[in-house]
Amino acid sequence: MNNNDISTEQIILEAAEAEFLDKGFGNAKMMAIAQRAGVSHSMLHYYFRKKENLFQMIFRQKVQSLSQIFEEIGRQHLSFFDMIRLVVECQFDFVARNPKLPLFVLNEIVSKKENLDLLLDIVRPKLTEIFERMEPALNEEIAGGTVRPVKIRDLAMNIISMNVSTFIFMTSIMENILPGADDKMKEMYIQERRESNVQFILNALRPL
Amino acid sequence: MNNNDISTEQIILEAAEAEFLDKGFGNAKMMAIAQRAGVSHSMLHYYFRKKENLFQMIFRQKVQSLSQIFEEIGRQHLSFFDMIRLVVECQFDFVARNPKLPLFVLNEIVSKKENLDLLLDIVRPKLTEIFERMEPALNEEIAGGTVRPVKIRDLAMNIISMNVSTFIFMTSIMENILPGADDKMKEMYIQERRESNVQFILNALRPL
DNA sequence: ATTATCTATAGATCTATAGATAATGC
DNA sequence: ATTATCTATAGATCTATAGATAATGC
Repeated sequence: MNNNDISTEQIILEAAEAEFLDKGFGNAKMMAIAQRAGVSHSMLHYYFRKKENLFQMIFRQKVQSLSQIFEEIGRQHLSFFDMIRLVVECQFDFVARNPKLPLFVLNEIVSKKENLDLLLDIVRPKLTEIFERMEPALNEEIAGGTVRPVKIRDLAMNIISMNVSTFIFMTSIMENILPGADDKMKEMYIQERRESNVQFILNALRPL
Repeated sequence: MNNNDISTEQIILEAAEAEFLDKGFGNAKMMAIAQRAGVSHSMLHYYFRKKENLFQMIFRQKVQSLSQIFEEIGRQHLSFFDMIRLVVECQFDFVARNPKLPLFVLNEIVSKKENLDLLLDIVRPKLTEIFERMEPALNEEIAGGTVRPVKIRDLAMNIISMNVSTFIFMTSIMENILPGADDKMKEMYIQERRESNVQFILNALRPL
């Protein structure tokens, strides 16, 4: 009953993850999580005491997984343009693997300040590191006339915007863009969209 | 007591709008709406019977106000590049005036298929009209070598993405981008961001 | 003896309605 | 006589806990 212990706790966490990502904190129900996990709802309180605690575990875990892509990007050493391409692609692929994550995180940081603070605590150091490396590289390209003058903050925001939106909108609108498409066609569209984003960003950076 | 009637109904609608935009359908509470409106909660049922009905009125109204900007854009007759600028700026200004609207609408269409259907019914005809006018113009520019080959769908999605994200992110992150900024500084940043979006889009369209 | 699980239920909250009361129009 | 408003409350749902029961480890 000791190893079974870990398993139940894990099953609950997975059920909670699914429920919270689908519904958000406020609309997620403890009973629904229990049902997804196939255990009595009192089990959730046995392991996690409060809904809040269960949520914190999921939210922190998701924010951490999000921060890992920045770490991954930070490790590479590439030319400026290859770096931009890598940033766009890495981010795009992450959102493709976690399509519900952006809207979930967004809603929770908007609705509760503590969640935003947690996110900033975890993400900011890694983001700062990338900025500190990319900003001089960007300014060098601008000085050399190979990149149009842009602020790195605007650039970062545009990259995130385009990649995230692809999936936020797509979830609801895919059936409308590609009516009756099967999974292979959807996958093809996603790949097209990925390269389109890369090209769009790179082109927007070209000097006049 | 006949004109007072209309007024109370209106006050409730305004309170409901604020509550729904802040919290979304599921997290909005009838009691909270009543409190915002300064009336007994039974008044909400007297005028609107169910929470669902009250929500529908607000949601439909918001989607309609959203669809109006497309109508507005559709009325203009301009050159291709001026049209792009107009689309970006109109959209940006609309979101600036209604900063909570995008996330609200997004959440409701994701969580309930009927809401998406309503949105599509109202927005699609107007969007189609713009597409039908813009697509030939775009293809002409591409054929003439004045615009890089892009699909109009990708372009539209990128414009929406960048404008919407500006405000979705900004609501939560402004304090972080401009720590301790007053309203005038925030307004300046928003205007900067507006022109930055226009330039980014136009530049991304330039031919190789 | 401890750990894991379930059933039952308390207590809070939320939507919706019933029924009383006051205010207006005929 | 109708319309607008309030109070009280039914009925549903949700979180959290208490207490019983079964299963494991010593």
